[in-house]
Amino acid sequence: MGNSKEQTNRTATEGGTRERLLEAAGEIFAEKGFRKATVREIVRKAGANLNAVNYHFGDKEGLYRAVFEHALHVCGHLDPETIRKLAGPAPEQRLRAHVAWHLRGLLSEQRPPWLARLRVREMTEPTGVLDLLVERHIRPHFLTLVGIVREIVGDGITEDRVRLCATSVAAQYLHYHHAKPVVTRLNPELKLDDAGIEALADHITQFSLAALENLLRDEEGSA
Amino acid sequence: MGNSKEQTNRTATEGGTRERLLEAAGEIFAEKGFRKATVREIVRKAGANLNAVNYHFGDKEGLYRAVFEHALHVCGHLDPETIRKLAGPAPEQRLRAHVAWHLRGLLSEQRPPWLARLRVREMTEPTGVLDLLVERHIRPHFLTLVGIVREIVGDGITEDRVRLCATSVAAQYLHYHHAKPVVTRLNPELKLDDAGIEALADHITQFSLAALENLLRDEEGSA
DNA sequence: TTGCGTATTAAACAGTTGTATCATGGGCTC
DNA sequence: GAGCCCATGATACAACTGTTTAATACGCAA
Repeated sequence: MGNSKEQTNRTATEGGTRERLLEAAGEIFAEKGFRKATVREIVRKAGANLNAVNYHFGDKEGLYRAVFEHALHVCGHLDPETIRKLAGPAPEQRLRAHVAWHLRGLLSEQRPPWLARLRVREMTEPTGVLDLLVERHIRPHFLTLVGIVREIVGDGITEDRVRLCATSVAAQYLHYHHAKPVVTRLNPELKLDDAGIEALADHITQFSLAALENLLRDEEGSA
Repeated sequence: MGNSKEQTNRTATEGGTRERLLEAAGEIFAEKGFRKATVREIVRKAGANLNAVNYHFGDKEGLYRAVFEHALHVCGHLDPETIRKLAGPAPEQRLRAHVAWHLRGLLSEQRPPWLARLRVREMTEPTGVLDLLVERHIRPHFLTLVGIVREIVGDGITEDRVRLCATSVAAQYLHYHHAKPVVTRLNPELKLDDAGIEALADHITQFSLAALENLLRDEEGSA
């Protein structure tokens, strides 16, 4: 191994290897999950020694937790374009922006942020970080969605029902990541490149909008 | 390598270790997935020897494959009530029957059939059995759903779009299993007992119906 | 220089995994 | 009974896991 990376520990806590470990671990954890990912593979990818994980993070779980905190600071925020759209007046456009942003984070291959994939990994296989993740990220995003849904359906529906509707919306874009191997088999025409992702966001938005608007009518009709 | 697979036990000793292994492995595989489940835990639950897995199924993966084939014969079929409703004339009722059947299989705790849970496990973590599973089970169910959706939306929508709509419907009930820990945190009022499952099926059906009917209107309007 | 603290390396450790090996038992035909 | 086949049992084994320990290189102050 050609080493010769260093030198210069600019700070006592942030060396080169520590950062590289976080990056490498993020990718591998996102791809394989906590259990399947091995420390040896992570340190190999990071070009570090086997002991580096235990030295810098105590143990494997400490690294896992640190990866989340690191990722939340680096790429957990919305892009300016999405922020602008989410702040707009039309709830339809806000719904589209919300759906598209999540879908991109889950399916876009080119970008580095494995945070989204780590997040859904934690959803299906909780490891203890889930509580922190729910409170600091998932719930805020969910409440944003709930607000959008509420604005679309109006005041004639209970809060519980609005949350169920928001869950139905989120379920759709999450599904394309959760069950990706099956979805691509059942929908062979699907192309999940950038254009395909936007088209999918269109579908999910239209489908959900249609549901929410019609639900409103039903409520008005039956009220 | 003695390939003593399926043809051996023809006698009434069918209730032997082979059967018990399939049952125990089904539960454990469904709960923990292929990788996390250990052979030792399976044989302990089955009351069999450690070697039993290798003897009867060659290796762990052979057991896994056999569990699927076994489960498909035992509990892969619809119950009579669901069959009756699915054969009915009203597509709304058929949609409700489809959604409720899948939801029950995924969330009902009392029943034995871990087939549904095994199925979604394979969706999120394919292990090679997925192809067989898709062709023999998932796709048929999906095509049933596609048929129902087509009947609701009419002929003014492309087949690709109909499949996307069916995917949106399926995504909803699958989500309650995939992301169960998160869903229950975000919707604390949810009770996933039998009554709660039926209520959930009502919501998903109404949401999807509203979407499909409104989509039809949009198609007519823009046509 | 010497000493000290920190980061990296290499090797070893203890635990668990799936699988293979060898021996045992039990029913069957001869 | 003897011989044989099939199912089971107890144990061994090699590979892999996360973690620990001991040794080394480097920077810097006294």
